[in-house]
Amino acid sequence: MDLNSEGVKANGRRDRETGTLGKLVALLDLVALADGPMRFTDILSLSDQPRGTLHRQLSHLVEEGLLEVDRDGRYLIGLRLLTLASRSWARNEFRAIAEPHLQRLHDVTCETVHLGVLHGAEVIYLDKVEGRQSVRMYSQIGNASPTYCTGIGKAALSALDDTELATRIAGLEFHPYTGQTLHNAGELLSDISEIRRRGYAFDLEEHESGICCVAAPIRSDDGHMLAGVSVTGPAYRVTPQSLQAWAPLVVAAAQSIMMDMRNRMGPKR
Amino acid sequence: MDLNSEGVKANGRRDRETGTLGKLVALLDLVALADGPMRFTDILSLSDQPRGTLHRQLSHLVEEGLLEVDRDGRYLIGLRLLTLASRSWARNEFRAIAEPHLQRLHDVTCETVHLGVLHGAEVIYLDKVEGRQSVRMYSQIGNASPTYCTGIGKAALSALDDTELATRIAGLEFHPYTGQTLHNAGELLSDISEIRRRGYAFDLEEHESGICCVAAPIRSDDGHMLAGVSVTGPAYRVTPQSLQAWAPLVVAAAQSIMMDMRNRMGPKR
DNA sequence: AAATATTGTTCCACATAATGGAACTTTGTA
DNA sequence: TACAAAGTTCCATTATGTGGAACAATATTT
Repeated sequence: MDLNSEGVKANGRRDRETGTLGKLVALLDLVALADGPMRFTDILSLSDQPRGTLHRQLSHLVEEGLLEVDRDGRYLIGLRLLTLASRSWARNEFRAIAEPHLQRLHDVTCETVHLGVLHGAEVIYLDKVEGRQSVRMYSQIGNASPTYCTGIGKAALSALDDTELATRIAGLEFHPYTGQTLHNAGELLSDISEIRRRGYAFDLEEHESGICCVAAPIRSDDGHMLAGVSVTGPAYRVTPQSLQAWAPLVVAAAQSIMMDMRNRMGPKR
Repeated sequence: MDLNSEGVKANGRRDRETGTLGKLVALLDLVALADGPMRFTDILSLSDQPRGTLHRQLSHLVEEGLLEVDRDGRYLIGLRLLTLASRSWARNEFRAIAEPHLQRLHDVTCETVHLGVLHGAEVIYLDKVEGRQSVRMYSQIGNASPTYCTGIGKAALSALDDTELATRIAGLEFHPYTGQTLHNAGELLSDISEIRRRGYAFDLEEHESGICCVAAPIRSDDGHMLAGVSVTGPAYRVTPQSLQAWAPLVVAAAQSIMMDMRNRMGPKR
């Protein structure tokens, strides 16, 4: 999970030096990011491939199950990916180690608990434990969100040293998801210095209005992996005071996870 | 989701006519199916590629985020797949339509409810609604299981006509997961004829000992998609009698889902 | 209904990217 | 330290992907 080796530009966009594979994955991304099934021509206008080429590429992706074609001939992301991903998830050691801690945190707070890892300039949600009281929140597992507007993202960033922090947030574009979203690197940096001071981060409707959370950072001993835990709830139920009250619990959970990692992943190497 | 076009052999293994992509996906599969992170040499011995070639293929997969390298230099499935898969899942129309029905079925039975689709000779679990009482069952979403030993699988098969049924189960290998697993095509066919008669399927510890379920088939109007719903629970708590009692509810849920599909997906085409 | 435009599919000479053997570097082990 | 095993790089050869154009199948318009 060590990103930012070379080949990753400041804006997070990668150089595609991977020949055929790069082009095909770009297509997968294109279809995955679309709002719905795409027709051949839609894809044609967005990818800048010639018709013949695109046609063959799509056929290959379909043949491998990475894309599917619906009855109207439109393309959508295939279920094969779900199967591959489920194994990735099930075998993820970090997730497995964290799970009981998340569960415990949920038992105490009775609100949704998330686990996410820092991946370039994004947070990828690895797990969640959710209560029955809530209307099932749109599932977050696997979802990638910007660092600057999520509790886990900001918490994870706060655990970086200044130089790495600078490279990570260089070239970030600050999209205003809500009225509370931070606007620029300056605001982010000052929030982060406060997060460092107190040891935990808040997200007060900065990503999704009506949703707030408190999060704490997790870092592996070697510093290669950065992650975070959070407790999230709807603003009408969760006040800044209750977030404040949960903060020590979240920090404690993060620390227990780090301890467990040291014990179970440390010995190797 | 219409499989068994040409290119799929009886044993379920595909011809790889997809050149470079095929080889790379085969590698992904290889790593995904392994029990844990694999070293270069492990992969080398399983794939029959020359060292240089394999090395570049792996590098490309890593660069695209489909694989990752841990701190010991071992390869494992990358998180990028999780992100792609989460979109696939979130945008899946069938899943979205079924969701409220699964929720309702869970509210009545208080046991775990699953939704799965038939994909070749396997069932892929698309969704689940699970109670808080159970120790969190190993997450099934995205998991692919054989048809012949799962309630949903057998239910879905029962909705096929005889000729298609025959081609689907031709060449199946019957692995005895538990003492109750069906042993051969004959046993499967006779179970299926009973399922057709009564309209729902049982899985009495045939896949995992201690776990049983009752399932009903779902088929799209055009017959292109086959799926199923099930209610699952641990054998110590769920008796054959309770499964029997739930059967009408499961069948009703399956029918409501089909009605909803007709209303919401039908009009097109 | 015929004409036209749009969309989707196939083909093949050509260019590009993958191949695989060998040389080389690094890491682990006796 | 010496040796073996694992991992990485290089480059001439060859397989594979490319993209333009011609073709086929649908929509859309007149």
